[in-house]
Amino acid sequence: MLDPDQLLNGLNDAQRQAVATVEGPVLVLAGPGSGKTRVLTHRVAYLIGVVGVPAWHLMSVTFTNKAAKEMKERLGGLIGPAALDQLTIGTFHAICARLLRRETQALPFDDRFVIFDTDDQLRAVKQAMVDLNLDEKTYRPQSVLGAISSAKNELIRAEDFVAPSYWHEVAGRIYKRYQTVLRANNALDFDDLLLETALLLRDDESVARRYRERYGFLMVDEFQDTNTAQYAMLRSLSAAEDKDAPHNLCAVGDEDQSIYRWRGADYRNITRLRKDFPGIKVILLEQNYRSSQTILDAARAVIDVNAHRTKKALWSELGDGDKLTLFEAYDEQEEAAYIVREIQRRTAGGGRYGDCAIMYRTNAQSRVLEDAFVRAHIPYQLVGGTRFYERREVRDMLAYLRFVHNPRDEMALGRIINVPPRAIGPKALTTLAARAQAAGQSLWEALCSLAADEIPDELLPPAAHLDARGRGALVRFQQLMAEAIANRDLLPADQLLDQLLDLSGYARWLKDGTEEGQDRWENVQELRGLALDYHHLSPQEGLGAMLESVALASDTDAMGQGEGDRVTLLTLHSAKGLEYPVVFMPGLEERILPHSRSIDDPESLAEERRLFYVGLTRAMRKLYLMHVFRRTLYGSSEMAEPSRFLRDLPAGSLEQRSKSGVVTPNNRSATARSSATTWAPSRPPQTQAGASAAAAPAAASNKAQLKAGDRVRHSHFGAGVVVSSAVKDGDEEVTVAFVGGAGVKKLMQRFAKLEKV
DNA sequence: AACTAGCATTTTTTT
DNA sequence: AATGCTAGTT
Repeated sequence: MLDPDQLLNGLNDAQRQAVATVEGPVLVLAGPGSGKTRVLTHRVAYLIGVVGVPAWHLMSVTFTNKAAKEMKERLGGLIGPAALDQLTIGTFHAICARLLRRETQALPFDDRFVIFDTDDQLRAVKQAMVDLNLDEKTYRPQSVLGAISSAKNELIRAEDFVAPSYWHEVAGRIYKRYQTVLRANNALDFDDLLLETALLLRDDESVARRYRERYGFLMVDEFQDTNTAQYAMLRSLSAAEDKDAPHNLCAVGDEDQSIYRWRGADYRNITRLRKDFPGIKVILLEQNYRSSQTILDAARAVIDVNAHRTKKALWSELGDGDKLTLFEAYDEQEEAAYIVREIQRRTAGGGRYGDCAIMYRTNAQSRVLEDAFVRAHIPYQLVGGTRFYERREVRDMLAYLRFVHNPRDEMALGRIINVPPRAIGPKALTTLAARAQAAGQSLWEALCSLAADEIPDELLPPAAHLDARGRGALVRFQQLMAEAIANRDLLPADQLLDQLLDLSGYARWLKDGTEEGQDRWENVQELRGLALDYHHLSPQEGLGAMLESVALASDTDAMGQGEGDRVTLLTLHSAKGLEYPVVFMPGLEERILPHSRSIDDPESLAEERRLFYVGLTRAMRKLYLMHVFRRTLYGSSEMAEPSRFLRDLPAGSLEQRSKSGVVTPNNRSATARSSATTWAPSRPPQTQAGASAAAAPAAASNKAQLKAGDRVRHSHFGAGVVVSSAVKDGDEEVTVAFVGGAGVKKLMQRFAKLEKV
């Protein structure tokens, strides 16, 4: 038993209430940095240690493995390992997968089902479209998959799919066929895990009752990110309809941080929850333990523009702190250079690299930054980007393992049958499919009977006839896989992988002497290292366990915080839940944040605003907001307009910088001062009138002011020599070779502020 | 069947 | 700019 006072000590009133209100439903609206993880862990500890609820009655659901892991770690210290073992903590998908494997007797798949990732899903859609004889141009598999996925998230099965348009009618047909493909492969996709669980709990009262009785206490983190299926599942588990049931559901969330609408999340589930549980106790966590008041005020001003939400008044005891710095750079290189300079300045003054994070909208933005960091010898860590499990070689080897584990997995088969190239092309594949069809076999069975020479060609339709070459290639493949399958219960996963790498010729194929081949080989070895974690299990269980955990894992959690003192580069999406003393947000421009794809839909725009809000509230002490005058996007350089969100920042919280120093209200132009909003570009006054900067004065003298050989100075790059200059559309474009590390740069004289020396 | 050149596309990310 | 896919060539 724990001492309640000790447990609740150090929590504020609202937090304490959230922890100790254990009867009836609770909704905790937790602003950023308000200690929600703390509340969740302490609540679990309170239930177990103070109220005396057996640990196996508790379920705590998260969205990411990382969050689940963090919760386990923090709980370990509070309740001890024994209780921790009995708790159900995990992601929605992991919990659903486990539940479904236990309940397969009433379901159209067996407990060895595999989980299809996005790549497999796409293959399955394509397969379905081939079956239905549909053209991939008119119906893009990606879009069809999107439609299927949204339907599943809305709990709509293929047979219930209602088509509002002809396109959807076709999509509905593909959906049905797609499910057939999935079932034939004994596979579920990510969305199925949720849908099947939600529908099972909704429609099978006896199963639902069993789980309701077991899980008397539910806790959900990031509730604003739930979709309809997840919501339905929680609703069933907490018996919303049953007035006499205790429904001890505790949902923690923040509608202002809902940034996953595009994958089915619906923050209105928060409103729905309040309606479904009329007596729900709503607790607001408004005290922020992370950021300075200045940062919170700025964030609040930005988010308060969004309508239909519970306004929260975030406050902090950490004082006002520094103002936000708004910086306009000429282009993304200069933007990066500014970040480099600021980081160098801060570290020279005793700051740590690890205190700084750069948060951007799109992964593509990281490139320039990485470049600049490498040149400046600043250590950094990139989160996300091309992920480990998405690498071709890793997927290929996983497909080999998956196929060995479950020879019915034809998506895996499709992936590996001709990788490395072994003369099995589309022709041989269709013939094989025809043979399977004719004999009523799976592809693998057809391969086996081909190898055993069981069915003479004469008994099969002509489309299933094989020539000697095709037959030879297919039989060789069958033999190699048969050998691996024979060993699957004898060898642990890592040795099985070694064997496959060797037998399949994949190892030899990779090691082609190129640097890329070496890279890929190392990734395969890393995968092999992962397999070592399953040595304590029998080969059979080990392989299954490894494949499941890989299917449900991502590597953001594996990457961890990274070693050493480094700057972190990450997208705004992956920044959720994290905090850094110093945060840089580059690229605050129209078409980037808000993203061009979101600009004409108010709902998407509101979500972009929330994304900006998430970024702002990651910062503890210092925020740098930056935008450029000209940005290269998709290969072409265009004028960039500052993000509309910048206009909503309160005047008093900002400090503007130009390359030459701080811009105070006094030396700012009159137009900027008199405007209702506080944004004012730091470029020269004559261009402030509008984006039509090409009409600006420098064009007046239609000849270049600098010529080759002139010595110049640039505020960032230092001294240099003009290589060439020309007037283009009224802008003087100067190519300068800088002395030192900066190299040769093309600059617009007027904005780069080159000084002649 | 394997290789290659030209063409279109371009968010965010977890599971 | 870079990537991935299709269609055409070897």
